[in-house]
Amino acid sequence: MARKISDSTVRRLSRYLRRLRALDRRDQEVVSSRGLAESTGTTAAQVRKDLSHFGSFGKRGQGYDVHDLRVQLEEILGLTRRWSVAVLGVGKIGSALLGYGLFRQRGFDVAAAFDADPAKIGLELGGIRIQPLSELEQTFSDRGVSIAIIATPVEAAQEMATRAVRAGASAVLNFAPVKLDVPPGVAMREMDVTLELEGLCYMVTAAGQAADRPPDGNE
Amino acid sequence: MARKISDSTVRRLSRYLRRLRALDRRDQEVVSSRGLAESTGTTAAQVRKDLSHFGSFGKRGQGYDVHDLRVQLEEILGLTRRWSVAVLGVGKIGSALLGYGLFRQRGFDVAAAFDADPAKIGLELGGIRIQPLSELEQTFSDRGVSIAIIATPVEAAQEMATRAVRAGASAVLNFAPVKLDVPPGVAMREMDVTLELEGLCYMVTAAGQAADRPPDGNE
DNA sequence: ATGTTCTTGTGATCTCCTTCACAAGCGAGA
DNA sequence: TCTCGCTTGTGAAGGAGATCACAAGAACAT
Repeated sequence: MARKISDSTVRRLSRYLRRLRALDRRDQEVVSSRGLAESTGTTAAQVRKDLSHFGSFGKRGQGYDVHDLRVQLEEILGLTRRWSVAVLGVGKIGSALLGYGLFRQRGFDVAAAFDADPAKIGLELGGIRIQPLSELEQTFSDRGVSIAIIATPVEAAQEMATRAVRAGASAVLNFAPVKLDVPPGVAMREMDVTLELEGLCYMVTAAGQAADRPPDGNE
Repeated sequence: MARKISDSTVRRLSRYLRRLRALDRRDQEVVSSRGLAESTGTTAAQVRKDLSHFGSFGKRGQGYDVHDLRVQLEEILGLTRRWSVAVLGVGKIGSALLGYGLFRQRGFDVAAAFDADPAKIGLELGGIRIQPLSELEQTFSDRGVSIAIIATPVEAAQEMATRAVRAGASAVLNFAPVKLDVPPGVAMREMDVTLELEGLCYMVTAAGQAADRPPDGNE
């Protein structure tokens, strides 16, 4: 059906879904492309174009059935199955993730957590027992882990990612501030707070400099 | 100098900087556009094009002076000053951020933390005393907070953002899974783990479905 | 000096995403 | 049944960012 869907489209689909879930919970029955657009920060045409890649889900003159579209999007994004997630590295970020209850609710099962520090092994966080790295391969295969979350220090990140993939993970979410290499076919996303903060700094700084220019700014 | 720099360019600049800092620490003196590209996941031409928006920093035939380019990028991104950051909402994510030592090192001072829960007021995390929301305005102005990190539940996020901006914040980093409205001129970025995970799910699912098709897949 | 080799900086091109604009379609009301 | 108002789905146009390709320049060896 869909040839090649761009990353930006996928990101927006996720936002639509997030919004639809909220609307569904509130029992709103119908939403227009404009309504969805406004509450997700895009345009009505964009919403319709995004959805059109996958089929036609609305009623002309009416809009979209909230619950129906929600289910469709969950289907499209591959969220009708549950996903087993493992957290690699239980430092500040790792612990926060283990305690984050919203995952389970959204179809993600935190199936395991690993750390290199012997002092942490055996501790329980958010109902998950921290395991030694030596058990990684076995656990990944036993519990069908398909998503690895890298939350180790920079130095260990690449090795952990490689090992996770070899152990069966088909997706990696990287919190370590390095570029990780994964084999083709393995999905990969990065999250880095510092990167986002720096982006904000640029925007603030650039905006300020623009304002400094003479108001009759030539060109 | 620079007219309008795209978000993707700014993101890449940040990645280049991240890499340059690592190289600088290792006392590598020179790096080529290709070297930078490979370690940040882009192409040599892209690196040169990105930098060319701001000036010409390299030596033909040689490459870029690592330390020099690092300083230039820090200048461009607005990182030569220190930035005061406040964390709004000290739950799982908020606490992790407070404990995250790398901020200070990178020019970000976590100047304050706020929470609505009376039980948390007065506690200290990572050397920061948690304050009641009533002190928000005064503290923002006293400490010159310019970046607000929203780490509250969804329901409180918009109100906190609005209040932070009114109190003087010129940038908002939002961890709550909602779209936030801020006045024009205020910088805004969003981080949502669930969104990234869903993106990964789509990629894995879509890749799988592509593989399911007959290998002689027509068109 | 001169030639060789390497890498930058950048106009031109290309590709992909977004925006536009409108026909098609649905429901309600007369 | 026909008309009117509204919103979708989509081909076409437009724009922005990525890629290409090459001249310009820097060092080094001869």
